[in-house]
Amino acid sequence: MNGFVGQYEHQMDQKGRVSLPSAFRREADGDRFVLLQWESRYLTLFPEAKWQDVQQELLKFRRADPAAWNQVRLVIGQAVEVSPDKQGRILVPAALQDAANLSGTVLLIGNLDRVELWDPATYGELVKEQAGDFQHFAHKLFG
Amino acid sequence: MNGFVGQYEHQMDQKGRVSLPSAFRREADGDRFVLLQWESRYLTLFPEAKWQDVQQELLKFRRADPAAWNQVRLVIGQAVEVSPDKQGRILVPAALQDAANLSGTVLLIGNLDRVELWDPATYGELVKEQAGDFQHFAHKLFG
DNA sequence: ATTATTTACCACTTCATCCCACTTTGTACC
DNA sequence: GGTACAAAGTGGGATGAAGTGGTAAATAAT
Repeated sequence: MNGFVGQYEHQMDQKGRVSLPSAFRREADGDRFVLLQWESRYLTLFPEAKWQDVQQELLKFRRADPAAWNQVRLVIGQAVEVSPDKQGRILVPAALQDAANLSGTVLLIGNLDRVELWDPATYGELVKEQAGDFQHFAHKLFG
Repeated sequence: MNGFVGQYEHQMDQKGRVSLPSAFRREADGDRFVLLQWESRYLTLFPEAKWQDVQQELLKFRRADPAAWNQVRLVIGQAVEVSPDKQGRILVPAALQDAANLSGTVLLIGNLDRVELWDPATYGELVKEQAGDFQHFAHKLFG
């Protein structure tokens, strides 16, 4: 497991189908994923194995705090289990398309243990915001 | 077991039958469920395996505290065991329909280890109440 | 015995999933 | 360097499953 790395721009068709890059399909051991939105600007695609961990965290969170129930409901209610079809595409429900402002070209970004789906324009703005101050940590991380 | 995720709006007919979404039927290993109300605004549908755990908790609770007996009686007395029919529908008893204010359109929400049945309007109000402060926890949960 | 209630079965419609075909790009081999 | 082959991505069409409504049969109650 080298993790998901790299980014790809693929077309989403009218049905909401997006090709999962073949590199990502090879990286995942299974063909079952969970797609959801937990931050407002993009969607996250978890491979099954990682999802198990997240699920445990959610259950723990829910047990610890009654107020957490509604938050879990809202996120999980918008989640879907997806599997690539024979052509390697996953189906993004209309509700999630709207939520992350996806249409036409979609940016698929590998992020180690998960894949993220971004609107290219939204991601472009993010990159500009986040210039600099990474060099600070870089030597610790890569050195 | 990826858990129950996603939400669906289905019609309940005059007999009180509601289609269990096929995704939920696939997720549950068996076709036996327990339906009950333990919070006032919605019904909870436990798959058999999870119900076993809940049952153990109830027994423990009852043993620990004589006053608990009545509370257990009230909840369990309204509970029913249900199985989807050939078309995948479960039957919601009239008493539970009234208790959760269900009629016509029913919102079925996956909540990891269980499924919840909500009146769409009731759920809508709930959602509006829950603004923000989830981001706080989100990174712990999904990170 | 008759009626009412519930459970199981049957039929229909719609929409989503699956399948097939095409295009394009990258690669390998000549 | 050119050509051919294979893999990856894109688009549309058909079939089957999922959801919904109704009818018949069986069980229970009066």
